[in-house]
Amino acid sequence: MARLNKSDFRDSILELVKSTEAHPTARWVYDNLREEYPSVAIGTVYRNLNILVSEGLIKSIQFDDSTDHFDANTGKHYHFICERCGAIRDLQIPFDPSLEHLVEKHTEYKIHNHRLDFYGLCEQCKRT
Amino acid sequence: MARLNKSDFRDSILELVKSTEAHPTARWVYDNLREEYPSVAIGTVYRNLNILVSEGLIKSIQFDDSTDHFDANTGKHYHFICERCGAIRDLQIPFDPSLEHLVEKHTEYKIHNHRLDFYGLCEQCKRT
DNA sequence: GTTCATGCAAATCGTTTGCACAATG
DNA sequence: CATTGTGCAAACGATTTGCATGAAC
Repeated sequence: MARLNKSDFRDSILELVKSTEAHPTARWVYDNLREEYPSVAIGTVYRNLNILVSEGLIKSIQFDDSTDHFDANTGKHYHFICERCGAIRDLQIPFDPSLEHLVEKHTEYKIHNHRLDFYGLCEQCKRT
Repeated sequence: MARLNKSDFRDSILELVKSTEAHPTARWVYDNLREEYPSVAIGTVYRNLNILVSEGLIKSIQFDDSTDHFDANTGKHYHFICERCGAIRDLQIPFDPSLEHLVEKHTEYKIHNHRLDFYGLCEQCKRT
């Protein structure tokens, strides 16, 4: 079996993650990658995803489904999760650092970051 | 071995979770419960924790460590997570429903809830 | 021939579940 | 005797890891 060129392979994974805003899981990447690389092993997908994370090219995010999700949008932003269909969407409302100042005013903590997730129904699901 | 009275056992778990604000894991509950009930199985702890969750007496929360945490504070509140020691603390800053209105103004989503976590260093860890 | 990423399978970790049994009523 | 919660161990799903192999240089 021909060895896969290192950068080709990892680049394909990066392209895949970049191609969607659906915050895919390793399994989704694996399933899609198999169309191009039928012999790929899921362990290899995990390894390369973790390398991309450690290189800062993608981010790993955990939601409430005990499955890692990956996001090529590495900037600070908030998320919406549909409680019915499970869709995870980026939100365009501005990241608000003043929330961190508020916490620092009320506590002794040094705040570096925060995360804000909204739960509800997406356009489709709220109609049914 | 004498059968454990249903409410005694489950109540002990509830008491344990109520006794701390540290957002304990099932394993922590298990380890502490064994002092009083040395023969308890961890599966039983999980079963009872899940029953307490479904009864609305405690909440299950996932953070970034792929382990379920339980919280007897069932009211809406925000969390702080220390990036160094892993401590999870409740925050006293008010829950702000206007954040949900902001999202509804900018999107087509129907928002039911939100979650806000702050990351940084706790009083102890920020000194070292 | 050394390096390095792969496929594969086994291992690991947290959690859930099937089952036989003992206690309750 | 029907019900219910338990201990135990097996099962499970997501992720990681050890190892032999084959490609690249």
